[in-house]
Amino acid sequence: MNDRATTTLDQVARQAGVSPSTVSRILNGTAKVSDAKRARVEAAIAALNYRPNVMAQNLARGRSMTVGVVTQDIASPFYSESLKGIEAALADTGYAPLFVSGHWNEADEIERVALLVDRRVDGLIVLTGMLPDEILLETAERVPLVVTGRQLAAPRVFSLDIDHEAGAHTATLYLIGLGHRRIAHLAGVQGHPDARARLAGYRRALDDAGIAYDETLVVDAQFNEEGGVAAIEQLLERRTAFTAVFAANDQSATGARLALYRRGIAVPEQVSLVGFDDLPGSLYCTPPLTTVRQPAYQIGRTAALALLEMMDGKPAPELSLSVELVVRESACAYSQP
Amino acid sequence: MNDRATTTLDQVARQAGVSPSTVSRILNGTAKVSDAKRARVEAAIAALNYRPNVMAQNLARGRSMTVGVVTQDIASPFYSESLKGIEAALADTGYAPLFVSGHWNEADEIERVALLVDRRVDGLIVLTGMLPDEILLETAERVPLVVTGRQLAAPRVFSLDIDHEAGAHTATLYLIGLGHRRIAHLAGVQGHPDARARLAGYRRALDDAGIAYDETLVVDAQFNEEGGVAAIEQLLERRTAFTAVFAANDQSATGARLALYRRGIAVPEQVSLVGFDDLPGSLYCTPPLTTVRQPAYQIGRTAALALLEMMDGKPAPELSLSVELVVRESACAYSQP
DNA sequence: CTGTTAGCGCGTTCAG
DNA sequence: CTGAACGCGCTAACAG
Repeated sequence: MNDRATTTLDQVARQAGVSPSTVSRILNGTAKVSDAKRARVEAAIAALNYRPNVMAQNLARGRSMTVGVVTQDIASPFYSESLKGIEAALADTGYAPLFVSGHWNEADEIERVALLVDRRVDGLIVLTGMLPDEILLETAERVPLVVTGRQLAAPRVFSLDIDHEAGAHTATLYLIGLGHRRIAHLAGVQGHPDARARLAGYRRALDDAGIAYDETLVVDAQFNEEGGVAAIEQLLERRTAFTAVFAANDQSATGARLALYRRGIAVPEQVSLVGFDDLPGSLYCTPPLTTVRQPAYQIGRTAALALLEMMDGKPAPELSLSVELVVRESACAYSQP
Repeated sequence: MNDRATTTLDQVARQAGVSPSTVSRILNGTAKVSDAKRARVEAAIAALNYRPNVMAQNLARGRSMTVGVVTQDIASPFYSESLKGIEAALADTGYAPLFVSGHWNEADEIERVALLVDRRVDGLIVLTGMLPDEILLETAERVPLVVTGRQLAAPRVFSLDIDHEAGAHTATLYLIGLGHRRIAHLAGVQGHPDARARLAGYRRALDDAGIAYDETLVVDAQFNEEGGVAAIEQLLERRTAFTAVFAANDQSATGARLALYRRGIAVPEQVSLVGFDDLPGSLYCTPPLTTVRQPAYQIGRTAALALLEMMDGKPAPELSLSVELVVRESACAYSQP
């Protein structure tokens, strides 16, 4: 069946003339072993090129040494950064991440979570997504859980969210400070919690500045480049004047930038543009995009670190990450035409 | 220790009043079972909300139902697409991918591969990377292997490469056809096989057109945005005239585009730009980037499909993927200044 | 310090 | 068609 030579712990024990438990002990440092036997065992291990079977260890220990991570799209420029942070935090801990994608689809996510639970992951990280809180709470009964992008208060849960409203408020206020009064907003997907929060921040900034909210300046947009293109086209068709655009995320900002380019509208000379997220690529847009930085890598790293604590039986730690405006070149002072 | 209720197969058997093997049988469809017992077992499964312990199944079956995937950077826009293809091909096959990053570092990769082998992955996919062929061949003795970005002829190995030389040749010829004669080349990383092949394609195109190779037009560049910026600056310092740039990958092309923007050099009016890869974002550059499309998603998908075949005991399939030039807006006909 | 004895939870003969 | 017995490879008491 399996033609690949695979040495077992028993074989090592036999070769070294000791019992299997002794081998196990020196492998895990579980107990003191005489130097003589230790040497013999180590020699045997080397000679046989023995490597423990992790699956068997897992079964015996009742732990899989894996943590499940449900992201929405493994190729998303934003979430990938978080995955990277998770990967880094888990490196050399013995835990391996199991990444699965939920595709912003509740049914998919439920299935993936089940898959991970069946594989007996020792912990779970859910990056945003569409799962209802109840399912998450239910899942937390079976395994330590970390969720991002939402607040969830429960015993074995650590939730990690940033203040999208404040970020949007800052961005909009920045544009206002630059002299803009007609600020369009690409509002993301209807009903998405992040979108809702960012819109709220936008509105509050307008309020603060005594600028009336004009709904013809606000348009929904998918959270991707295509959505940005479509949104700008829609805005242009409406023939509402605007001198700045605040996009609910960098990908739609990038799409917006292209749509403006296509119409021969210069950024930032004619229209200022601000995004949200600060994707790695946003620094290399032309012009480099001014945006609200969301620490995606840190989010992932922090999530993983918190999960490690929880898997260790410790309580979920406290902390908060903040967003900040990164001023680059896609927005400038409004100048009378 | 473990406070989470976990039902076992034995409990289901007891509850249904049958033997564990019967439960196992109906779980795996291994043999015919009387409808009466089947119904009882299914009821018990539902009542107890039983889910098989995958770790235990794996140990018993001798298969982990996982495939290892070593990528270089989990957040790389190029490789992420391949991961996505792998994920899609593996969906609903029962196999779960285990993604690890090698960071373009031989030592890291060796360690990661060992980690995957220890976890008893049933198959392995290595996306490019720095591993010497010997190590790969050695690994292939233990597990079915698929490698991309290189040619490796061996029994249990499937290698999948695209013709970088041809792609670069096509791109360069395209620029020549547009009337360009002074075509700079951002040559990627010294010694990288892809970089070498792409440079060769560039040179062959020049030869074909009877244009002398001018080494002052060629400059090394990291395969990222920063590398593109640096390369353009270096080129500009050399004060060699050029009317077009062929970058060895899209990320460096994007960096180049920004560097040109900074110097007030218009793309494509003053300098034409062509990249390589066709990253998802390249469609949304301003201007949209003309580039050589490398089917990253397909590569991943094909790799996974081939691996599935091999894990099934079938021989490695044959096939080849091709590159194609995607003409967009970053390059145009050369016009006398 | 060390060997022996039991499992971990399930798949798979092997007899019935 | 079904159950009993054994084994996957390793860890974890339990005696010595």
